[in-house]
Amino acid sequence: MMQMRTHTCNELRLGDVGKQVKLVGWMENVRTVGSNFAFVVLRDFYGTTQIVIETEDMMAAIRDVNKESTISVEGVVRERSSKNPKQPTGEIEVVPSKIEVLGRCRYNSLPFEINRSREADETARLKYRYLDLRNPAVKNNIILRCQVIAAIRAAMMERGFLEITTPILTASSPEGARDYLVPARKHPGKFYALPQAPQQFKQLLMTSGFDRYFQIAPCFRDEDARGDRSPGEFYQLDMEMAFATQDDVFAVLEDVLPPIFAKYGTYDIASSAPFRRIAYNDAMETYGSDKPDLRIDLVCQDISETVKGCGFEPIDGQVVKAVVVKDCKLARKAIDKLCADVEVQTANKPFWFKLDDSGELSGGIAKFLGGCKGALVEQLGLVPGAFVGVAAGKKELAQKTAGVLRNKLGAACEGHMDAERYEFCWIVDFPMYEIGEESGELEFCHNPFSMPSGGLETLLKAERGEIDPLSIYADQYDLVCNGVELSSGAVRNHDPEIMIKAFEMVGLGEEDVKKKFPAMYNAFCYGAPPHAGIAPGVDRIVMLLAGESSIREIIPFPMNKNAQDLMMGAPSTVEQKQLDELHIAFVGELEE
RNA sequence: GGCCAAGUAGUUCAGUUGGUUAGAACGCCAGCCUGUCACGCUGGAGGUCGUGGGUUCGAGCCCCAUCUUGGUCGCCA
Repeated sequence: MMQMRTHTCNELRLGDVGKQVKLVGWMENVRTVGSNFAFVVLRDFYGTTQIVIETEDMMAAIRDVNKESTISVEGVVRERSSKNPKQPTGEIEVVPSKIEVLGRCRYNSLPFEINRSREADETARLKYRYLDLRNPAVKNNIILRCQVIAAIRAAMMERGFLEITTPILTASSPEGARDYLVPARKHPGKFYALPQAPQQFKQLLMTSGFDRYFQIAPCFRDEDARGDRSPGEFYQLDMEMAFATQDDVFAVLEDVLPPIFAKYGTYDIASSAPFRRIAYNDAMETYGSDKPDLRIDLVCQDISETVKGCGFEPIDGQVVKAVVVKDCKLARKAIDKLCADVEVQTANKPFWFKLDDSGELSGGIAKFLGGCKGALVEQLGLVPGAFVGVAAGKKELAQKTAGVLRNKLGAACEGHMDAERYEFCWIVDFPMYEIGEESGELEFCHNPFSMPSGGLETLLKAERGEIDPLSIYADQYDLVCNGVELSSGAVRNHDPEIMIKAFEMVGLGEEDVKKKFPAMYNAFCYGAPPHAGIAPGVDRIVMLLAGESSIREIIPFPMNKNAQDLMMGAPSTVEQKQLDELHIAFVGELEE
């Protein structure tokens, strides 16, 4: 036999009994039973097959071989006398005539046990990621990632989108996240930047006449990590459509995503088109979040007026939001824990009270609310047994705290969260401008590329003082699924005149537009199509589908939260010669 | 950068009010075991309790500092 193997370790079945085969893989486990009798579990990418050792020769062949070494096994397939229905290959075993070590594992003790690597310390997992990935449970997430990306590509191309790659070395962009900079050897003192997103390129493609673009695009941002945000780099399903409206963009994703979620997801059920559309302000008011988890049936209600004058200082006179659970069975201890968790997450202490079985307010802050009991019961529709979580503070803080309360209560109280499904929604009507917290001046709320709703006319009205600039919405939207923000998108501002006017609103002007986005501004002066797009995060999609809560579980080689690749040792020091070529003088002290 | 939590055997963890020789499970090593499949049984090795100070007759435990990790806020147009 010339090939390295004739079958994989998940291939042989009863029908193969009697065949002469050759298998290769990792020696996952050895179970010795008696002095010349043992079972070897051979594992490859596809599965495991049992090798039965019955002779002194074969016993000798594996005697000093550590687990996790790669070996080659030649032998005959035999029906097992004791079968294992839990394994696909559990009805057969291979009786070897020759066992060869291909790659010796030099250590008899690993940093963690392969099959339990998910329980191990993450630092060790990341440093020995090649061992971690041997664990089928870890590896399967990466396989899922490949399948999902392939499905997305297929779906997009089927709908006439072209995948066009855009530069990785490009110009630093003046707004948004911190850039990763790359010194330009041929241009002393100048830098390339890695793209935070292909935003400008895709808009330029539209201006070039490409009608439908997409890309599984690498994006680079030098910002701190989160559980659901990997540091440094991530992938987006970046897309853009010419001569398109918000509805056109929505229609594409409403068509593309649900089948992929239903097919590859942990849950079979995904929202069908059209997804619910919720205005930003309504989302904040009702769900206390711009990324509401619609699987939870609880809502936030405003009781500021109702409790005004109650005399309980932390809430009196504040914006006060209530989350009612009409049949809450949480024990006092669980309630305290939940409130403590909310406080950690929001830096704002939540309160609570109940309407007990006799119809009296009790627990928490009940004693302060006696005076407004009637109004509360009426407004909130309280019935005996109802629990009310209360969040107070300035409007945004109260909303946000109530939103976290809502999420925690939904997860903790039985019957208020139908977890086994994917619930999508669009958040629309984002404010275009806000008053900056530091500056106190009017600023862009999100990105300045978005078209203000109503276009030039709206901006002119605001300029004439007929409307409040804060009431201007942007044609911008977020896609949210199960409380996870999947992406932001917008109808772009393709009209130089409107662009300048939009910048003028915040005290900038034509020169600033030209300076900040020269390519796009110039291009738009040559006739641009109205266009719109969006960019769902691929990593977060895969995370949702895999049911993982850490983004590192679905990235093949993730960095840790400090943006270090522990396996490769990145970032690392470099030779002074390299720095010299890049015209970088080293400042500071060299470690090591 | 702020706040919270954690750091004890190769790994995951326990360790009571500060008190004798710091334990368990898995892994590892040795022996036994011919149908195991999370094999089983017997025995063994393996520890600077993150690091540095302090309090104390005595510190894994208390205090201070520091490092690392995780969560969270800032940040992420």
